[in-house]
Amino acid sequence: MLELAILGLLKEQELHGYELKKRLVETLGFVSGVSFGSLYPALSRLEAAGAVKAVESRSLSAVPHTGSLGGELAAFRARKTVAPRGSRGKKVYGITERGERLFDELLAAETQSSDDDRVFNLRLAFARYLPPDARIGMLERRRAQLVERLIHLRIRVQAARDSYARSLVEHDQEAAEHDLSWIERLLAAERAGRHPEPEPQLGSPTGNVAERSGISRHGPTISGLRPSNHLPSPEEDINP
Amino acid sequence: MLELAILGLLKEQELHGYELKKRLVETLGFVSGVSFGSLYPALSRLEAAGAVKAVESRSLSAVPHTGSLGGELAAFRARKTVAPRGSRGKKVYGITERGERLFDELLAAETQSSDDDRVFNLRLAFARYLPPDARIGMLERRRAQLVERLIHLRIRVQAARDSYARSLVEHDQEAAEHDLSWIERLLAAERAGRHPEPEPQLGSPTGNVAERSGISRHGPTISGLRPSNHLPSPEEDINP
DNA sequence: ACCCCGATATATCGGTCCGATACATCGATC
DNA sequence: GATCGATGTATCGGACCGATATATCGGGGT
Repeated sequence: MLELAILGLLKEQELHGYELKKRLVETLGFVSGVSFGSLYPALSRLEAAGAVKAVESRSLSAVPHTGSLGGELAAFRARKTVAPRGSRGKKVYGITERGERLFDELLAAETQSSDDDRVFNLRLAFARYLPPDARIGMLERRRAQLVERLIHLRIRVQAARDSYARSLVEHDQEAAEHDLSWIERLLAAERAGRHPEPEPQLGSPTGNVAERSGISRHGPTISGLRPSNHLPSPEEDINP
Repeated sequence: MLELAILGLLKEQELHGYELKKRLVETLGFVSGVSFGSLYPALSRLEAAGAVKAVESRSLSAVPHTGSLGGELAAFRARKTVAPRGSRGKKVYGITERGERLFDELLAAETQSSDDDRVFNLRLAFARYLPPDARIGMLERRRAQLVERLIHLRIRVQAARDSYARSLVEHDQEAAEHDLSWIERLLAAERAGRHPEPEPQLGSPTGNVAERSGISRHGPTISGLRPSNHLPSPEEDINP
């Protein structure tokens, strides 16, 4: 799970551990940050597997996070301590060809894990790397998952003893219904061929888009499995 | 986390492992079930700490001799494997006085953990065991947490690259706003003294209550920290 | 000049939880 | 009467987390 996230970030640009952690929080959904106790071991695993490789680098100058490289020229400055620990200079990691393949593999895998929500969010964040049919498959799997959850919640609501438990289950139901209608909107958009290209859209150089990505409020379809499709309204502009 | 859930369930009735797992899914929120690989070790930990104690039981008929063995009669039947494993009879666990104290301690603790959502849901499910002021404290802590999450999401929406990431962040925002308004409804109810008693309400013997526990839809308040209270509208029926 | 502090940065340790697996009994169904 | 699925207890390796140790850097205060 962490591997997928790391590889996805390194796909776009070379990064060192500390920065990686920040991106995991900022650009991917990882609430409450990822622990170093899982990040560094994950990097070690990936390095051992040949999916990423490290390039010694210097802290100052270099890489103001444009695209591409920036590792080489920094290496000649860093001699300081011999080798093992500490020394100086951050370890900047880059993805390898092997890593790219591993990424595709992990992204396309149909896992049925415990924290499915996290994994789905992560996969969706990288959906641009998937072929359209795989995207639809992923969304349909998620949809089935949510339908199953709603069925489960229907049972749970029966067993709710006090009003706290009742309120909790009801809120979970509403959340699941909201999730479901969102997924169905995404599915409808996907099937209509309305999906973005990997690269930012041509026409606006900055590419900042503030419209609420095409779809608006809903009406939760609670009944079993009725694919509700809504027409998206063309976007309104929000950005000042 | 699991300890709290286990103790909370054992507080109401003695249970064995397998049944405990089912209850964790059915009555508490644990989606995708708890693994035995965490349940049994957790029970062992609790037993070692003296928080629960096991009573050997027989599935059919009754216990011949309460404590101790039961391995004897099984041993002559099942020469097969040597000894230690298997035997017969489920281990039924009950909570001890020490366990009750541990439960109160875990329930009242103000942890700031990774999976806060899970923990909060769990605590809310046991809120009836908390004194009113502790309940309000718990809800306020949760509220602050969600406000912080919304601020974070405000930043994340800026960094959203493609329309998938954008849709994801927007959906997370809506979910967080929905959560927040729910918490605020709970807080308002709590402060108004409108909270349930541990025992089911007198008046209806079966105690089934179909009303949606008093509060309904919302209007998400996005602005920083404005305590919004809304009047509930009576609700629609969903069950066919 | 000095020092201390917070941010940056890498790494490890113990513990919790998960997924897979193994083993064993029981009640049905065929 | 044999197989199959549900019930039931248990362990192992691996992933992740929280706390902690260590070190460097830039800046602010005195």
